[in-house]
Amino acid sequence: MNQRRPFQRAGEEARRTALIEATLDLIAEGGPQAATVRAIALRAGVTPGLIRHYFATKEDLVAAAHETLMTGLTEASAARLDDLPDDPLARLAGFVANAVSPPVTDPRAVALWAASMQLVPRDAAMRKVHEATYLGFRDRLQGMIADALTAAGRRDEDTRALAIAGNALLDGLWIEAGALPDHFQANELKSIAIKAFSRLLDLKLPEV
Amino acid sequence: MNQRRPFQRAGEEARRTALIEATLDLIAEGGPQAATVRAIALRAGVTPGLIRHYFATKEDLVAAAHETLMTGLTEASAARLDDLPDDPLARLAGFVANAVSPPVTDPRAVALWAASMQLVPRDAAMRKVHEATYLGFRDRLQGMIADALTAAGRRDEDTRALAIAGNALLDGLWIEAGALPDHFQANELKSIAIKAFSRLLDLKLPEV
DNA sequence: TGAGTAATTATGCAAGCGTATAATTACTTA
DNA sequence: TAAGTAATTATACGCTTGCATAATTACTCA
Repeated sequence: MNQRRPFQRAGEEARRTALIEATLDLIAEGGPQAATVRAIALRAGVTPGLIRHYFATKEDLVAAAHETLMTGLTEASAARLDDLPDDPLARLAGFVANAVSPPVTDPRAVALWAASMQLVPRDAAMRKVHEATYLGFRDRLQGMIADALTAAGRRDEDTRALAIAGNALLDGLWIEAGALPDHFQANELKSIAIKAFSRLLDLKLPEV
Repeated sequence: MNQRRPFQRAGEEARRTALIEATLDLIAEGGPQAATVRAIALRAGVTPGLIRHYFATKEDLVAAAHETLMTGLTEASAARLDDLPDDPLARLAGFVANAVSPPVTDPRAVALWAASMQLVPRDAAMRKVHEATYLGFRDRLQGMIADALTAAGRRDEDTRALAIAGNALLDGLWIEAGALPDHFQANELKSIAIKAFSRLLDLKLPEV
């Protein structure tokens, strides 16, 4: 007779986060269809039945995973701000360069983002999260743009329009960097982003 | 005995497009997992077996649907371009404006695009289509940028970098227009895109 | 230290999936 | 109008899926 598999008990929180992490890993690697209960359990080092013990349905687990992902992205983006220099121009340049360089550009992150984007049009909760994340990022960018322009003695610029455009530019570059990583040389996107922002704002941003 | 279901023959092209349209509708409404062979056949008014007759695998059908979607979007951006004057600046402005206006900007299209983006990193057929349509759009944009710069007597510009940046800008605006349609006033994105391109190229593009 | 219990594993099931293949039918054409 | 054929339907198979439930085991604490 086969031995019954030995196990150790783990706290509820540890098991929940392990299951959520396994779910995110699998979605990033193989898309939502790869995140089956059996695959998730295997990755998390448990057996499938345990999922039912912590999440009523698989849908609940996926929803919890999305929430974890989004709050994680927001916090990560906020944390990077503290490392940037104080000079407004250099600060903006650093922010722009970060946004299109590893580890921000990352196929895993892009894949997960695409998975959640797909839900945005038909899921109100996802739309709300997306809205908050998008506006949060854009507002930060707008603040830096305003500071940089002010430092250069420029007034009466439409910083909202510039932030929308700048945010779109970074989004587009970030996506293509993740989707077609082989199409761009190392640092090419960073250089393109800095030059594009320089022209967009009519300011000379320093290369980083 | 149940009657065997009566049917009419339709041309190969009609059936293929019907199946592709059904696939796109289902993915847009319920995500990729909603596009099962049975659901697709039902929506297209045929029985599941017929799919096999026109597409070797379901994967082939999905890839064909993706190609139809993306080339359709590119065509829509280029549409009515021929009506515009030959002036390179006006042509570029029209192209840019179209790319961020209905019907190109469309929540359904964005949802479909997000769904396909998930498949791109790991499905060779999807990646090929994505590369081709991405580069097709970008090359078109690059050609127009080059024409506009040449007409303005400008040389030695890095049109590749400008096209990458311009393409990213349009992509980003297009995505947000589809994901958060209520956040932008009518024509706001169009105006932002034109102004951003004017600065990016250091050319005065006419509002359309 | 031993009984109780919650965590975990193990097993099984019904439904849905993609796909292979056979049977039929609408249409073409000679 | 009859024969041939390509289009279409019908059926079935093997897998995988999410989930329910029973069996077992690690841990707790009186």
